[in-house]
Amino acid sequence: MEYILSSQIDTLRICIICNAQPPLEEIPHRIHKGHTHQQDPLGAISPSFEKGLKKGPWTTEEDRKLVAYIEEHGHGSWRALPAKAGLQRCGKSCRLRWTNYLRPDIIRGKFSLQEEQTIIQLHALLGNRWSAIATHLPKRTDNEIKNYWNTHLKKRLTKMGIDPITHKSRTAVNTNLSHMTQWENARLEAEARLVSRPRVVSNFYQRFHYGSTPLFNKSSMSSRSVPQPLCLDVLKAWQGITLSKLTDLSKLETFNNQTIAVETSALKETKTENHSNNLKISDGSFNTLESPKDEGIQNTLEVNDMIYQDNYLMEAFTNHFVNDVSNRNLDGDFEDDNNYWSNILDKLGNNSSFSSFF
DNA sequence: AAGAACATCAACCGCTCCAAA
DNA sequence: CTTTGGAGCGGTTGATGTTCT
Repeated sequence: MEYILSSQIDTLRICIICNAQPPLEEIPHRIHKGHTHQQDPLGAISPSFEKGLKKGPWTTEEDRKLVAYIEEHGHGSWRALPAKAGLQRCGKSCRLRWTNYLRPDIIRGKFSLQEEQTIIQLHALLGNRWSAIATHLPKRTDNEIKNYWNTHLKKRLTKMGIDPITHKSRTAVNTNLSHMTQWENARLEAEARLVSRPRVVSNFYQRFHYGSTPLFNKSSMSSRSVPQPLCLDVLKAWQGITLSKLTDLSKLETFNNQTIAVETSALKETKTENHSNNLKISDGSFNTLESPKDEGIQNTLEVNDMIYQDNYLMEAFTNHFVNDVSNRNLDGDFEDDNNYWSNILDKLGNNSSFSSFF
């Protein structure tokens, strides 16, 4: 049984909403392949819930009730929802079921390489702040990202000899400081310098460290209905730099004792046709896997080498960024300079210490 | 063939945050 | 200012499928 696709989930949703009977094979009691039980094995009442509320997997009927109620009334108070919707569940369970599973604006199934790269980069930047990471993958839930990290990405990185916490190669000897220590030190240093300017400190800290913020990048606001936190701008800025710099390099390049493989377009075409060397394309746009077993091979080769080289450079970028910001005269800069980010990029591109990375 | 070990992911738990009273 | 309760977050659990021995 294959993974159930989002289209099948949509089918289920439609069936639920229309009170129609979905095809049995499409009832995703568990989205994961092979799970077939239709009855709730944990139907027993939990002793922790004095009111006799149910725990465990949701039934199709419960899903139908929840979706129907929210479609008609909105969720309102989650605590009050179960009684109104006729569910023997706590509000928390309803909220979780809706946000992680039934909500119409989420996609399920395999993560793309682009999504994986984004998760890894954001994790390097934000740590285990899954909800913050999820805001940059709008069709994925924090729970799904967290699970995917714990079950796939973390193990893969460990296999590659990269510490999934620090995002640093375990063999790296150029420093005793972990990635996060360096990052935190840089941030604290920046904050210390700014401590005499409470307003700016507050803005900087909220916008760059926490990612959720009362202030947003105005240039992004002009083109989107939903304002984006600035940490995403950092990521985008970084991706913009790396994409422009790494598109057509043809040989192995070294950086701080780490070696990366960068493929030419011609080489990519060759490898597309010939899988015998087990190397896959690094552009993240497609998947040439022929069997699940190939995935591990793919996932431990150049794709992630590239991602991690990317991350390593991003670390330098973020550290540089913090120092840059902390050295600026910040009064009004964040709020008034619409070209702030493009200026940063221009500046970094011309900065000798940073341009040497390329 | 059997069962132990591992992988996956939905769901739960406990905690924190924050707004309202 | 303090208390309270709702919402959300991150860590963890446990049921089930898959792979290994």
